[in-house]
Amino acid sequence: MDADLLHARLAPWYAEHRRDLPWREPGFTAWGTLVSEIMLQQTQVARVRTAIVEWLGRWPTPAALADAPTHEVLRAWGTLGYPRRALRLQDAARAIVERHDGVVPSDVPTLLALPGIGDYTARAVAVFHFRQRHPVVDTNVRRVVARAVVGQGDAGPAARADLARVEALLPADDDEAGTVSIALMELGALVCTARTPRCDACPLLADCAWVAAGRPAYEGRRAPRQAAFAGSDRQVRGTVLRALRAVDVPLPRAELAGLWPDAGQLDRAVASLAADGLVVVEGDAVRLPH
DNA sequence: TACCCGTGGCC
DNA sequence: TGGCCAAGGGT
Repeated sequence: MDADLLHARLAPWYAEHRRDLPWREPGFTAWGTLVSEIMLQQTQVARVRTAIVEWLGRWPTPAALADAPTHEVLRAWGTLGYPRRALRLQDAARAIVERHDGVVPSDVPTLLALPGIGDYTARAVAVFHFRQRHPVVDTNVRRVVARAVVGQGDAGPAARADLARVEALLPADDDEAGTVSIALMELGALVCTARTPRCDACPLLADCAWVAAGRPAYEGRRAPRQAAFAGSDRQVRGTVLRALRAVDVPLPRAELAGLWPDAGQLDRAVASLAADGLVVVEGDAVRLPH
């Protein structure tokens, strides 16, 4: 697939079908883009689109979040999931204040050095806000490229080689490259979906290697399946944190004991939460960090 | 590399 | 209905 052909196919489609999302509004700040991308890590757009507005209304700058009490940050994160992201987001805010005078950095290596920001998020900020030319590779992009370009029904496990593969598909122009990236993501989210792709509505239908091959089933290596949630340590951690968010006082362990039948597993969960900095053990009680 | 980390919605 | 999936990152 030629980079210019890809842009020619995707740009008009994206212009017509792009969703109106808060982080796509004119004037959305670099900080807002960074916060939204972290919230979007493994969390659906529908849940982030309301949460991001409330969050930025409360903490509109890195300095504001850096100064916030951590227990309030965790409460505001609420049920978005993976609460370590909230901790790292505040750590990133503090790093931005301390290392960069409160200004969100624009270059990828500096963004990558911030806590909680990896290959995807660093480039998303650099491309979507600062309009630089980098490959932005998320699960949508990997799936669309696997189908349209490689001709496979699905992408295998993520690999660092994906970055170079996608980079080769970007037009030379910074702005056009950014459009290709956001359009690939939008196409993967709306049309080239994981379960039931709507190929009849796809702007790449005529050029798609997977369709040309007759849409063969994927036989390659798959990403490892996620462990069952029911009964897992993750469920216990979530249960404990939910209880702590609901009150503004430390909870005695005796009270936590009512939350989970397996006392040993509960203790391990509290210990792992403490190791992550998500809770503080104070004598016989557990609380959110100050 | 494989595994850990929450929560909700989908068919 | 239970497994799959969702704008990943850290270790």
